[in-house]
Amino acid sequence: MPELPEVETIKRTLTPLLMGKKISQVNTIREDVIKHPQAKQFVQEITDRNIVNLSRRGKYLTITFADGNRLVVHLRMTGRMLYCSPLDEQKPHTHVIFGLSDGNELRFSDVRRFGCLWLLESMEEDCCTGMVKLGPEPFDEQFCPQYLADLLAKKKTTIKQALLDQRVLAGLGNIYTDEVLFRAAMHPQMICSQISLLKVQKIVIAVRAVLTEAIQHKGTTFRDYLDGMGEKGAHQLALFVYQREGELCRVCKTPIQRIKVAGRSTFFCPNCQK
DNA sequence: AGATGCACCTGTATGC
DNA sequence: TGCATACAGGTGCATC
Repeated sequence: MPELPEVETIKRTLTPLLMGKKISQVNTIREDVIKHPQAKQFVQEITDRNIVNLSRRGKYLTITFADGNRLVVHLRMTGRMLYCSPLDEQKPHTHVIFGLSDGNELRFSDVRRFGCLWLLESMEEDCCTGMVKLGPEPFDEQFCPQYLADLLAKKKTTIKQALLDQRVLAGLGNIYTDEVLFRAAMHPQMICSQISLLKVQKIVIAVRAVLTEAIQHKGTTFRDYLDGMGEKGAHQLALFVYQREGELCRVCKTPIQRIKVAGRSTFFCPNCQK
């Protein structure tokens, strides 16, 4: 579920609610979602720490404490980070509850349990989260046509696969990759090394445009995604291709097709995307 | 090094 | 209705 716009929205909704608050206690209902360190030490290191910052890198959410330690969260497909009252019903699949100094709670839940948490101590090198392997952020200057063109020139995979690769670019998942390729008017099975510089420029522009709009709409709620306050996103109403098989292209009225690319469902307009 | 397939989980939709 | 199967927004690992 959560790709860059969703994680960004969670960060934005949680930031005013968590900044300056202290974690007063941690209840690990399911310890196996904690990947590092061991659950007991995880709880010990977080309890009584003050939250000083929230940030996002790709699809990772990081909560930084005053002592420099960082809680890193990846929500994978169905994970949620919800700010709740202790009186709120504890939904099934709630795995970790962080008690806050304001009397409320931050709850990590995840139906499929692919999502996970790490705690990195202030001086500890990040060798376990996978964040170090991420490519540039889409809105960084580093993500420019020349960077992408050089990288794609060496690849023989499809463009869809390349854009899904977090080492190429951080933050795109299956929904936004399809939306980006529609906006760039490119067929998802186009081979990377055959893409012109002009087309690469279109991709860079499309990535930023699609993500900007999706963030403005507070993400896409197709099924499970909710922001930090439990609210759905609205971008599902603005999608051009994703999940629209058989429906008419918003631009040319051709029926949207669905194919498999790199093992993933892929939606595109056969007329607009050549 | 890079590509491919599968594993990790549970819920839901579909078809027989 | 009941059951089997396919599929779902993501990543990491073994294998070639």
